[in-house]
Amino acid sequence: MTMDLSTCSVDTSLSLFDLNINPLMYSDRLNSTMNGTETSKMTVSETQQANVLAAELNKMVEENKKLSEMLMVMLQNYNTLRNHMMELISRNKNADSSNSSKGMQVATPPKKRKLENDNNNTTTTGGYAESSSSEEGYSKQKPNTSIEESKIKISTVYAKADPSDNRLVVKDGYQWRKYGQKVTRDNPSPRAYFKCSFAPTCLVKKKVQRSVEDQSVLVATYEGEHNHPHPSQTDAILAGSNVRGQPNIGSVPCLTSINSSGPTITLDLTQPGLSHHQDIGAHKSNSDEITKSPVFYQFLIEQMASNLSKDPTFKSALATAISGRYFQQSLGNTKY
DNA sequence: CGGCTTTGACCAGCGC
DNA sequence: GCGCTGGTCAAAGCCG
Repeated sequence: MTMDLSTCSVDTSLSLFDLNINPLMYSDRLNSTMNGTETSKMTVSETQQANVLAAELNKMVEENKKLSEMLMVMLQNYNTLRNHMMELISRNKNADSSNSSKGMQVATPPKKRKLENDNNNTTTTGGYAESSSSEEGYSKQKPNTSIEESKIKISTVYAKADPSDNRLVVKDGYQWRKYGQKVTRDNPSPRAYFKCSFAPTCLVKKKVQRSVEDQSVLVATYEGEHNHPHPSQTDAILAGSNVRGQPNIGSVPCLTSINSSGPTITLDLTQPGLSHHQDIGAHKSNSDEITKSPVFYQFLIEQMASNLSKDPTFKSALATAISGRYFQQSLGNTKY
């Protein structure tokens, strides 16, 4: 929780230098074209073409500006959510400390065998939350467990669900097979038990139960670590790309859309996958570390590339730029 | 027909 | 040892 996304130097600006295009080259050519220094060599159609190029260049600059603005808005939203999350965490900590200091155990019955959903490292992300209990947290539950067992990763995910929807389903992109359901003592709503069915060797389990406080919130507890890539990644690999439907790289939930004002990248913090940090990396327990991870950067880059590649204006601009580059080279060759 | 869900039965851990 | 509880198994049913 030490790193702010806003401090991340993710430069999303599409520099023409990055495209190996020298803007001066264009401006020089355009200026000389306008000044008529090359008019003797250029036909009317070439002048029109230059105008089109200039217009497209301006369009690209505008879209670049829009993208930067959208990113800024996204960062602002993220900061707002993060502040809200920190507030909730501090509230929880205060509540826990006050309860423990007073010796209150109203919500936790003394007979409880296992300390489930130990909300120690709980984080919330705008109506969506996760927690991750560390290895020692799990070893507390089973003091005599082996070292191997004590390394089982436990993470808890809170997902907003439709109260009218009785299914205990938390969509995280993985394939789960339900193998049991049980009504527990401390919660009137049943708890569903799931096993990862994507890979037979994957021993990851998931427990889903409605929150006692808020029935509209599903609490999913993940045990273990997937030993296979995310199904969507596999799909993308099999398909050769990630272009079908809404691209979902890894499990980082991201809805992408291209509207009239340009491509929009929307980090959907309400989707389960983001909090399921097992997917994102080495079990980071908060979104700060997620954003710190190289996977996140890779995801951002791939999303941008994906959106840009879908944008016809970008394609045409890129094609124009490349052809312009060749044109420039061919001019240089003819000069020497 | 294969995969998934449902659900009652069974097992193991824990406290008394 | 007994009862309580959480977790798992497996047969039956459902569904595309």
